[in-house]
Amino acid sequence: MSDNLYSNRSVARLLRNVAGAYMLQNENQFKIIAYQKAADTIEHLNREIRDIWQDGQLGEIPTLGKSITGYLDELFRTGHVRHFDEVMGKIPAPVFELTKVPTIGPKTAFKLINALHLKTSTNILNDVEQAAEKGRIATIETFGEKSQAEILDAINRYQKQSSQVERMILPVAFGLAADYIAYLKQLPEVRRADMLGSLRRMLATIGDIDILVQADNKDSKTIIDHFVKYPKVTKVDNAGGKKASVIVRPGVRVDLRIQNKEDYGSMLQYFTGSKTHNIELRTYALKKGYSLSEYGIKKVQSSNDKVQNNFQFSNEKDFYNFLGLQYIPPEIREGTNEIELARQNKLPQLVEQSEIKGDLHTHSSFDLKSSHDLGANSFSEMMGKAKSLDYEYIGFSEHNPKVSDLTKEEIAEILRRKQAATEKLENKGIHVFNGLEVDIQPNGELAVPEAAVDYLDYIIVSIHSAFNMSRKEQTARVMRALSRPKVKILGHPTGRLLNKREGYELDWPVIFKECVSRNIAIEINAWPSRLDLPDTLVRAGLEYGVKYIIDTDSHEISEMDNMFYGIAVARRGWCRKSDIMNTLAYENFRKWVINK
DNA sequence: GCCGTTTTCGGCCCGACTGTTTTCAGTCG
Repeated sequence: MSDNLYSNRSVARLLRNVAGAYMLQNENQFKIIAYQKAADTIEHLNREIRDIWQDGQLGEIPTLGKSITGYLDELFRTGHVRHFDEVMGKIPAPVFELTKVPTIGPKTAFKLINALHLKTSTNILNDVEQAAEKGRIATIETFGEKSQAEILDAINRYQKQSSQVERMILPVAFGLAADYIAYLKQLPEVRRADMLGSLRRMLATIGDIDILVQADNKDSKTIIDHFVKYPKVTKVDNAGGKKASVIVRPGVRVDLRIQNKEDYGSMLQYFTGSKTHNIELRTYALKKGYSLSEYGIKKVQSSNDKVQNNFQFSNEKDFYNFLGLQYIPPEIREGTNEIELARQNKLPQLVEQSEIKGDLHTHSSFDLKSSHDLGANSFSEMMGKAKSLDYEYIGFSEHNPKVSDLTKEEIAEILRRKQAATEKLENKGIHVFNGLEVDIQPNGELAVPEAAVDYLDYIIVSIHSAFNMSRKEQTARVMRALSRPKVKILGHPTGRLLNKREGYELDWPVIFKECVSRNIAIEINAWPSRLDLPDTLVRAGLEYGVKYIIDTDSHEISEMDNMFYGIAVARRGWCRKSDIMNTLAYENFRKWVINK
């Protein structure tokens, strides 16, 4: 997460501060909303806003009109926006610091700062915290004991959180939510339960967990009572008649909503989001004369906002169809162009896990004296697992032998032995490919001598060192590696580690074109903390005709189940079956791997 | 301040929950 002045997050924050300042000056509320919308858009962009500005494409972003575009131009050119400085200058600066705390908005912050005389505070969180501890907040008009306690709690949570700042990686959040849902389903009153929000859309990282339960209205209280008694709950934040919110170990917020069968589809659609998708969907619906909410669709009567005829939807498919749209899978509800394509009946049929026929990036325990870690299981154990997954083939791709410790002849000999060992494995109910994951050295050479390449069916090339080279150097490095014989897969292409390391930079159009012309597949690596190539780049590559292969990078047989998360990335990247090499049946797949 | 397949003017998504209220404001999603 870059926190520099021009990051999407920082720019979004700046616009939100302007909106807050306007709010306190009683500006036109729609002007305020316009700034908030612009902030939302920028926060959810797939590219850096500054890059878009550099390419002269700011004007193409919806919700950024003439004014805001002009201000951002000034920001990127000079580092300041005089108009923003003026607007925000009328408000005490600590207000903007305090509104970083969730549940404290501009008005609450402003009231607190005025009443406590903290307009010039340089450590506002501390000062407000102390005031709360002394009971001074409860005495302020419109505040009370409860809001005082809530403010104190919110500040504490924020401070704890901002020292961690991490979002959960998808598999962690998914597992946590699945466990919670299993617990909820112990109650017979729970007819059905679904994950919502970014989790249902399968984003690589997740903030909060949202769950929707289907039940009769009369059972809501029973379910909420059960929900808040989940053993991992450390705090109940609120529990109303239809929704509740708790914190579970280790500090994750889980929100529950309950809906009856008749409106379940509407609610599911609404809270799956994304927010951008929903805003665009509502705009689209309004043009057709309909108003959307989590309780269904209403016909808007003429222009005076009189509504009637509430249409209810028990499932999402009917909801979308009612609006004249194809059903839109959750993974692509990101407000790009899915609504327009759904209207034209042109959405792609996204790849599904059942269509996967093999896994080509797996690490067995065969000892190659390798540079990195070995796998934990034997060839036959991994073949057994592959068969249980209904695969037709599996590829073993251990790390290359350690170059610094071995002679070229020794390396060739090790690979010759591995080839001999894997050849014996054919006709055991599953086809085997004999591969290797080879380091791309900083100069672009492969860490395996040419004489040894003959013993391999295919090579995955990956970067495991020197992550900080410039984009130009890194691109040249990868291009060189792609030109080598038997290279069929570019492994975990950005090298990112979620929450730990940003990926290195490559000139993607150049890499995409090269892979297409060389018939090399780009990997979608399903390793939980990689999920690499990222979904937005996956979609970008499709424009160039890139073919992908979804691999698990497993070092242990249970990890082969992570294919599920690789599929999620591919679907978020709009991949069809035909875009994914390892959906090919064995004969065709073999032709692609072996015949370079 | 943004936006346009009824519009370049006149609209702009909608509802739940909480706390401090005696009918509502603030925040969130």
